[in-house]
Parts: sequence; C-alpha cells; structure tokens
Amino acid sequence: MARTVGSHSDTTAQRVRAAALTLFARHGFAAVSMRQIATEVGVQVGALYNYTPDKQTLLFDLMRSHLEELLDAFEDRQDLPPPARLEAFVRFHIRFHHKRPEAVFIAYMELRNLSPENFAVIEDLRRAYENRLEAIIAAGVAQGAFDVADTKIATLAAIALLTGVNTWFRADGRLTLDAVEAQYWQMVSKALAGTANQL
Amino acid sequence: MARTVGSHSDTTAQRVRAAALTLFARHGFAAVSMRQIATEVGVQVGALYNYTPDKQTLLFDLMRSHLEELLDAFEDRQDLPPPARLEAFVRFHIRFHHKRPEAVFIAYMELRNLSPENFAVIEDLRRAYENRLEAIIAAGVAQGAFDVADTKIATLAAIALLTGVNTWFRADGRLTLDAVEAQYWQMVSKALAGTANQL
DNA sequence: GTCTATATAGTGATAGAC
DNA sequence: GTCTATCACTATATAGAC
Repeated sequence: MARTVGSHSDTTAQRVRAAALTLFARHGFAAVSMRQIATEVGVQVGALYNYTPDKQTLLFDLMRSHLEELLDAFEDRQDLPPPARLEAFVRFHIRFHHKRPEAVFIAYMELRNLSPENFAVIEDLRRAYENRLEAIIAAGVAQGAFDVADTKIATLAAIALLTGVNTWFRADGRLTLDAVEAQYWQMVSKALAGTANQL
Repeated sequence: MARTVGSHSDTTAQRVRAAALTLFARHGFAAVSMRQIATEVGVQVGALYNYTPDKQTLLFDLMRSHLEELLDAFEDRQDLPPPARLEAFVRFHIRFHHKRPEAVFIAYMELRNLSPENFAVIEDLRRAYENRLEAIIAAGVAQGAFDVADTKIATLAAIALLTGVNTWFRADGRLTLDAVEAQYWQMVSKALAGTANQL
C-alpha cells in the first residue's frame, strides 16, 4: 500500500518534525534540547535518532521542505500582464505565509544555525523564490507598467514588506486577512507603479 | 574626573558589551556561552560577573540601549509638512540602522530570549518608535498628502520595508547607501501617496 | 522501534584567594 | 577587579538490551 501523500501527523516521524517545528519557532533552535523534543513527542530521547541523524539535520529538513513547498505552491501565470502577475504573487505570498507562521519564522531566524553546506542549499532555494518575483517586476518594467530604479532592490523590498505581515497579524485581531491583503496589494502596486506619483 | 560620555571601548565594561554584541549577533544568544564572551574580552569567566548580574541582563541591556539611542537620535521636525517629515524618517532609519547592524539584528532576533519583564520594556520602546512614524503618517493622511487604508498597517509595513535593507546591503556592493536610500524613499513615498496611482 | 544507561563535554553562576 | 576551582546541571549522541 502506498502511503497517502501529505497525510497527517500520525506517524512518529511526522510527530517529531511537528514537535521540532513548534519548539524551534517558540524558543529558538539553540535553546531547544533533544530531550524537550522527545518529551513533546512522547518518547525517550534515544528514539529521536531513528528519525534524524542529528539535531542539525532536523532543522535543515524543516527549512528545506518549507521552501520547497513554497516554490511548488506558487504558479506564475506568465500569460497574464505583469500587474496581474504581481497581484497574484502578493496575495499568494501573504496567504501562504499566514498558514505556516512557525516554518516562516524558523526559515528567517535560524539561518545562522545551519552548517555551511546546508546554508548554501537553503540560500539557493530562497534566491529561486526571489527570482520569480524579480522576473515579474522586470517584465513590468520592460513594458512600462512599473517604474523602479533597480529590480533586485524592489524585489527584496517587496518581500520584506510582505513577510512583515507575519510579525503582527492575528486572525482574531482588528482586521481580516482579506483587508490586510488588499492594503498590502495597494501599497505594493503604488510603490512600483509606472506613472510617477511623488509626494 | 567625570568620565567622557560616549567614550570608546577601552574599559572592561565596554569591552564586555562589545564582545557580547558581536557574539550574540553572529551565533545567537542561546548559542553563545559566558566562556566565549570571556575569551573574546580576554578575561576569565568569573570576571564577567563584575559587569553583569547574569547573561540575560547582558542581552537586555544591549537591546535597551540600542532602542534608547534610536529614540534619542530621531528628531521629528513637526513644523515641516508631513512628506518632508516622512522623508527625514526614511533616511534617518536607513542610515541609523546601517551603522549598527549587530544591535539591529539582536533587537529583532532575540526577543524570545528575554524574560517576560524585560520583554515588556523592550516592546514599549519599540512601540514608541513605531508611534513616531505613525504620527507622521496620520498627519499626512489628515491633510490629504497621504492615502492609506490604515495608519498602523502602513507604519508596520514601512518599518519592515526599511529595516529589510540591513539584511542585504553591503557597503562594498553594487550600490551606494545614497542610491539605496533614494530608491527606498521613492518606494515609500509612492506607496503612501495621496493621489491614487493604481496599476 | 523504543528503551535505559552512559560517554564526553559543556553550561551559568558562585566562593574565596590574591 | 581578576583569578582558580568548583557546584549542580544539562547538552548531544551512542550502545546495547528488549
């Protein structure tokens, strides 16, 4: 019997990953011990090593799978005009990141705890994601819909802006995610817009 | 003899702070031991406790003094029109943060390693800084120079955007800080601009 | 696959000599 | 103010029984 793809957290392997994700996000990789993870899973510490060769690899696997899912999930409709592609990116980014706050947090905060080899892999994945946004912005600049001094800066600025939502948005707060999405799309579209509109 | 205010890192107390700042920024608070700090300073570990009651307070003092310096350094010219005040904020923020990458990094990354009491103090200081930007945006909205759906969101978005510069800008890179500053001011001014300029 | 036990090393903080 | 020595714990990872 083939295993169900994307099945839930009922195997021990998945429970180990889930526990590590939650604890690393809450306390930080370096501050979490393998014993804490084992306690959360409900096993003794030795059992964890059936599922990961070491703590470092556990972190790396969480970050890599998060970024691979991110890349898989975004479908750029290159047949659409750049502003529509940009809007799709903005809304996708906010929604996707909203659903995975712990993985997002870890992917940004724990880079320095990766070994150099693992860091290089993660950086490649992150850059691949940035490149997809930059391609949209460059296409818009080429046809005059956008006006930015430097597409790479505009890309990094937009991603920093959008990812910032995760640091403050709460579903039970003052605003709905739809409203937040709308305002962020408005800010991004104005910031990159082709017709200059200086203060 | 009064000590020179803001004197350089020639006292042991200042050397302890400098070593902790560098090591915490590079490896993370939890990953750095008091022994490592002592080695960096050039003393034995026991001597550190002449300068801090514990490791937690060392972190807290670094974060608090960073945020207090940030608040002290920004002078909001309330007599100027909001767009000028906003431009001054944008340029100030980028320049100030560029000069203190380690303190900025720690202030964002190590919040979860603060005790609850210390966290509350740091959060108050951070909020005070945000409020100063929000006041500028609100003033601009009130007189029609800016158009934003929600001043708090616009504030957080702008700060996330601007602080993002620190994650990629290198003085020896492709662009000068002046050019970066100019492009970020352009993006912020367009994003908040009053005359709608949608794509 | 999970357990217990253990090897080896490191942790923050303190005491008391100088 | 700095040192050495130490306390009481905790860390990651492994070995071998079951």
